[in-house]
Amino acid sequence: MNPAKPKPRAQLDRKEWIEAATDVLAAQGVDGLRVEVLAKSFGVTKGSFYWHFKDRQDLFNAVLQTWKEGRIRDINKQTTGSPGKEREQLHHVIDVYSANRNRKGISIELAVRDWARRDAQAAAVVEEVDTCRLECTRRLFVALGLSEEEAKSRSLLLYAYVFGQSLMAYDRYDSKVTDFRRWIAERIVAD
Amino acid sequence: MNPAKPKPRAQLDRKEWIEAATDVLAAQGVDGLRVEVLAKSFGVTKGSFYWHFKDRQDLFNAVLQTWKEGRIRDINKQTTGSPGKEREQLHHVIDVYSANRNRKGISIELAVRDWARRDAQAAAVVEEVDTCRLECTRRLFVALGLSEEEAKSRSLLLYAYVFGQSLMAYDRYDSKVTDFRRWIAERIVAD
DNA sequence: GCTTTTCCATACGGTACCGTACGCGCATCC
DNA sequence: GGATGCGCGTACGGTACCGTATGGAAAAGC
Repeated sequence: MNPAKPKPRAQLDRKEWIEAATDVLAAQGVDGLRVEVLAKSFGVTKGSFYWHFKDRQDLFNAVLQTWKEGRIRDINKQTTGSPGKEREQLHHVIDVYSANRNRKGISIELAVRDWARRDAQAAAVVEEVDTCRLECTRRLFVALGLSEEEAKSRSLLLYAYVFGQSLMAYDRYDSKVTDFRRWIAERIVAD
Repeated sequence: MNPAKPKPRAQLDRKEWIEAATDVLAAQGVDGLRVEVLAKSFGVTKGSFYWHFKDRQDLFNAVLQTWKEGRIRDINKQTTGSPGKEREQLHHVIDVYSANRNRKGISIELAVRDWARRDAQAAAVVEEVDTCRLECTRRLFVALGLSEEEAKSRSLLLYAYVFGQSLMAYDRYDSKVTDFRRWIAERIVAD
């Protein structure tokens, strides 16, 4: 009836394939990304897949591009346009990737980075995203009065800590992990 | 002639399979660890593999155990028995996993951690190793006069930074990356 | 010197994929 | 209301694996 509303779920388009593929990537890694399996999860056959994509690599590229654009959009949104709130923004960047929050985003992040260790395309995308993020936080630190050098050093520390923390298993290390994380965030941002 | 010296390389034993498997793990991840491929790299068939191992999972367990024992031995060696040299030892722990040094060790570390995200066995091993390492550095920080809380916080920061740094792509971020790393190490260890 | 054990090759059935060729229903457009 | 293209199913050949069964040569034991 409403021509603006597409049929409930009659057809698949590229976007849905990419979203589902990203979920699988997060859960199983690149090697788990199989077109026949993905198709089965939609209840269709791979005949559909090869209509929307040239081949498996085509899907890979699409997933990488989509991820890249999303990350760059996010980091820009989180770090611009709020003069005077630089410290809060830095803390927010850290919090977003803290364990138990944004589980899915973290999984995707780690899966892409592991992918990048063996694939040049993925490595190039990760490098772009890293460069962009480091530049964003560098600006925030500079706005707080730090030197260029220290701003860059702290940006590196911030992101290395954030990613590293999400691949460690320390839940049983101590019950006061939350306090430790607060202390660490202060050590990175403050002074 | 020398009966103590085993024949040059006539036979394979479990240890050699495990070593080769660890190399493949580092280079390709768990999913790249295929018994037929591994056998071919030795110039033998999988008939040999299934003599030394029950199945693929048996090899996985052996690789994990070997890795665990090696890491625990290393960290203990690096952090004990040198009173007065705690600061040097902490810096050494950071340096060992700094990029461009110990490339292979880093690759194994990352591969095992990615593995641990999807496999309970691997996750348990990583947790053991992490607990041990965090405990070792905690002792060093305490020996330097820090409180229990701060020692634990800094240990977390240290290892999260070390691992996180090795999965970032920032070589083109700035030519003075070495200086940044030095600054960061100081920020983690000193004060 | 004959047996036993060690270590590996060969051969096989089975599964899980990739990519292609082709066919078919259904909507759309003239 | 026939032609056209879209979205998917079916079917096929091919590859890369896993695990097992069995055989065989060469060394070790007695």
